[in-house]
Amino acid sequence: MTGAPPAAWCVVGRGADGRTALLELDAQGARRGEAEFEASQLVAEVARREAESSPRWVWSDTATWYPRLLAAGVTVSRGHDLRLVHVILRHAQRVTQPGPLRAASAWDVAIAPPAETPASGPTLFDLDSSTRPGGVPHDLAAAVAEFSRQREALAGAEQRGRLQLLVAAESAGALIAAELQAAGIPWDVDEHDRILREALGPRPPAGGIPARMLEAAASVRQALGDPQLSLDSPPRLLRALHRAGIDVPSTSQWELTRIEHPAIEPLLRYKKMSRLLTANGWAWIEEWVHEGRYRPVYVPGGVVTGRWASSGGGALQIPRQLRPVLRADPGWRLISADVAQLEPRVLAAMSGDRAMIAAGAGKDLYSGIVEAGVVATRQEAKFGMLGALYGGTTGDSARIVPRLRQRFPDAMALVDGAAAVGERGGTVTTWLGRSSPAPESAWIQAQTRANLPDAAPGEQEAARRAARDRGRFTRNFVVQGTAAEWALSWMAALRLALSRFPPVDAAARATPSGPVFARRAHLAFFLHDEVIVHAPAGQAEAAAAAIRDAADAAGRLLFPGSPVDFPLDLSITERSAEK
DNA sequence: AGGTAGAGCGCG
DNA sequence: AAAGCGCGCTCTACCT
Repeated sequence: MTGAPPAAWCVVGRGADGRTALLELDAQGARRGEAEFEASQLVAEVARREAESSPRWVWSDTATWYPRLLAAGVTVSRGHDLRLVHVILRHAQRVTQPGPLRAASAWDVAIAPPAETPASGPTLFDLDSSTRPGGVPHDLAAAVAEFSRQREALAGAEQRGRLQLLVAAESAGALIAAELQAAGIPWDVDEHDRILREALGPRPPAGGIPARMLEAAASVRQALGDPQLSLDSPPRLLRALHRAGIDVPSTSQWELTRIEHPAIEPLLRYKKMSRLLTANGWAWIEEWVHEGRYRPVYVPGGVVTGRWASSGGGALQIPRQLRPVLRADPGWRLISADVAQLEPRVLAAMSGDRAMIAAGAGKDLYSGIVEAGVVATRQEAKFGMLGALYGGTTGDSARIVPRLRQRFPDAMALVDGAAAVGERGGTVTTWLGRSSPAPESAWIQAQTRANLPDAAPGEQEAARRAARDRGRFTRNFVVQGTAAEWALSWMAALRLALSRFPPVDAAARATPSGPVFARRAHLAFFLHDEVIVHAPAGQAEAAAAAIRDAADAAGRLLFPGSPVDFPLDLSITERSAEK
């Protein structure tokens, strides 16, 4: 073995006869070693190689392979998720020599299937169950072949360095998502129950309606003079409102709040309570919180822009009202951090717009826009910026965006250009290289038909509207997608830093989380531009510093030499605070 | 009975 | 106040 370079890559897959196989490659992709073993030996084989050389683990699908390792207490430092990378490379415009990669194949899975819970289902690599419905191939041979195609596609890509960063960040995200699920969010069920009782009244018998909701519903029915009315049916509710002389186009909150009528206050109260009960009530607790942890399923790459989605329990929609329910274990702390105005800052960095960079230098970008004399109030700056990023055409946006265009010409040219490309059916690409999907054939046909001489006015108008809709999507895609890349890079750097924190001794372990994450500071929550780290109290300050350092590192990694900074709002608490 | 579309509302 | 982007979830209405 002397002199031989260590394995740089280790591809894992299913072998023959239900066994598991792996193939070690060196940095040039040359084969260095192979092994095949019983599936039950996977954990030991991975742990040994990870300790020896920390290769980059290449596998079909992180959500299929990694939870089993985590459940056994094994983490890996680096990965390459063939499924996620395939999606990126197959659509990337910067991949100019795709070879066979762009042809339809078993790897072309449009939507990430939901992950299995490690605890559920049969044992380790029961072969049938390890193939997730609609999933990708898990055989070693298929993985090796796909990995080879991906390496070739990457080697010939434009802006290859950036695309490689994206591939690494996406794969790190897949590891993080599995680790977040394994760790779970420390969840104070008693506090949750207290908040529910305070808002709704005592818990009713199974399936019953809480007292405060019954009371509000009765007030609404009385005020509308309709004793049988069901408040849960928007069509019926709307008809009842109309009968009572309340002229609203829908039953949505913001329409109702403008109305003066005795039915409105209890109705809004009812809607609020109904939402809390059905989305995050006692049934939710029983389904999703076990042993003091909420373990959501994160879906990396679940959004076309590269943002994560979630599946099960609505992890990314936990109402602010329930934030106090996130509570650190005894002797531990929650370190919460979110980026101030991530998307505008990303836009400033991408475009190199000097005026916008200057406005954001320091702390609050929106205040900076006010101080630069562009608008009068912070609120105007915020709505104007959202209009610029989303393509707002009405109200304050229509008034303010032209001023932003004048003062921040480079930034606005970037998003306006992305919108123009989208409107004519083109593809846009994020900073690191994720490309937007091509328009659907129905969209293209509608545009084509609208251009024919005999097109009906209605067809033309519909086509123009569809074009503008797509323009708003591509306008936002470049910014939202690049912000997602920044956030992945942030988390990847943070994860690496936290993995070097010293484990705490057995007595100080957080309980009752799993065997790996009970021992040291770990990521506990992620929401687009926000992370929460769960750490022993004595390491909380160090964790906070790691979060800040990781944000700086992400900025330097994506935008080397750019003066744009990414300031954080950060707090160290025992209980997460409602904002 | 079972699948889907839309309304409505939570998050960024 | 939303608006203009991206989601997931629950409920009802409506379809096959």
